[in-house]
Amino acid sequence: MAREIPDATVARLPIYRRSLVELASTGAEMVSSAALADLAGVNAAKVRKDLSYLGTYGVRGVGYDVKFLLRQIGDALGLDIETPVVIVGMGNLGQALAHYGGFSSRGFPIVALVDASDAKVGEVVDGITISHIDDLAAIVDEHAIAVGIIATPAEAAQAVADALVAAGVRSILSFAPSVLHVPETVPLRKVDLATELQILGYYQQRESPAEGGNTDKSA
Amino acid sequence: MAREIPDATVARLPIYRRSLVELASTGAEMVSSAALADLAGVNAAKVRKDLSYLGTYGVRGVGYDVKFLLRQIGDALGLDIETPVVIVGMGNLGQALAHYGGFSSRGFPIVALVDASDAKVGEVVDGITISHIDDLAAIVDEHAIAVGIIATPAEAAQAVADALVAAGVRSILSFAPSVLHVPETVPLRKVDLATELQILGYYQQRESPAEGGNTDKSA
DNA sequence: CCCTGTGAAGCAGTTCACAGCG
DNA sequence: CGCTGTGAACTGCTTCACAGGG
Repeated sequence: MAREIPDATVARLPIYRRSLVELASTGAEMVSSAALADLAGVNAAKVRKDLSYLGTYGVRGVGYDVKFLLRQIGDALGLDIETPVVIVGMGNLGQALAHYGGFSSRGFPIVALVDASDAKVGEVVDGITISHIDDLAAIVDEHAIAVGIIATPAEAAQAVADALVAAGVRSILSFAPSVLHVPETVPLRKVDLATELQILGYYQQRESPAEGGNTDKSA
Repeated sequence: MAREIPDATVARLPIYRRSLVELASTGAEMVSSAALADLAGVNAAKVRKDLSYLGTYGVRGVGYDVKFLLRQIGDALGLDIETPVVIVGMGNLGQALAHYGGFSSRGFPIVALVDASDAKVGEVVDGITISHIDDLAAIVDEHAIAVGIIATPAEAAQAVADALVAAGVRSILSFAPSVLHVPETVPLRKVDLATELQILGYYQQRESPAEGGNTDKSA
């Protein structure tokens, strides 16, 4: 199944995908690397190099078939099948994430919500009843959940990560401002909101000449 | 004022800072690169190299003074002064961000909330009354707002970014799933939640042998 | 003649390994 | 003797530039 794709390229595939979805909705059938680069906010050479890791799908002198390319990227990202998600931590952020439609619409339906507080268990958010964290293993099993989102305070995050791994979740997205240790086999990504602002602070302060670092690479 | 710090290092400074705050609260006075590396989840050589960009602050044979280092990192990130923030877009995500305490506590108080919908204007969230986006320039001016957070749908994001720049905001953090164009002088960082999940999808699907890419670099 | 695909050059970031100072 | 600071090697990503196919 295809070859090894560099991390930096993988991180850009979702952006190409988004651009292609947009293009497809305008009725475009073919797209050149230059046009796609423009939409995705990168340069054309990068687009060609990135796409070349997927395979030789372009047509010289013409460009890429939009629909075909969409399918190829979707396959590479494993979007051909739905990936059920559980959110752990139903504070402000967890609730917002539960309401956020962007996940389900992109193949990551939220099928369970979990919290450690008895006060929250039983409450219904966006049509889903909040369960207790102690039942995590059963819930993950029942819904065949593959991804866990951690939206707890920093102190609880490691224990939650351990519980998610033990329950059989295959990858984790954490919003907790802390370093997490998970087995090598479990892909982990972190988003720390306060950190993002602090990074901006650096560039702002020195009347920055360019984009603030590398969100490009990770989103 | 100090020399040029590489992007990758800047992105890690907030993590070192977090680790140092933790250490300080335990009463530790000195810390070695190895110990700090452990807390921050990186290796010791990286810590030393990173800190060397700030200056020669370590003591050979001993380590780094925790409090002093904290101050140096804070200075580099411009955290010596408070940086007022406005959130644009009061949907689920915007509301959650408004409630999230992690910003204010780290020097980025949220001083204004803005939305385009008349239905939302006037509503009070977390003690702040939502204003209309048309008043953005006046609000930014009045509160000396330096950072704008975009939490609108993708379609509105570019217009909002333009308005923020025009209003005099100095840097932008966007949660909208779209490519934004801003002047080179305005640092911009992007966080796209759905993109993060899609990246995980790739690694998960191939029984990944390591962390899913580079959130490390950006958070 | 246009646009892809890709070797090769260039650059940035990481890691190594050790000299040097306390 | 321990731990920092840093040249130097290395690795991986980006950009260039052009050969080659439609």
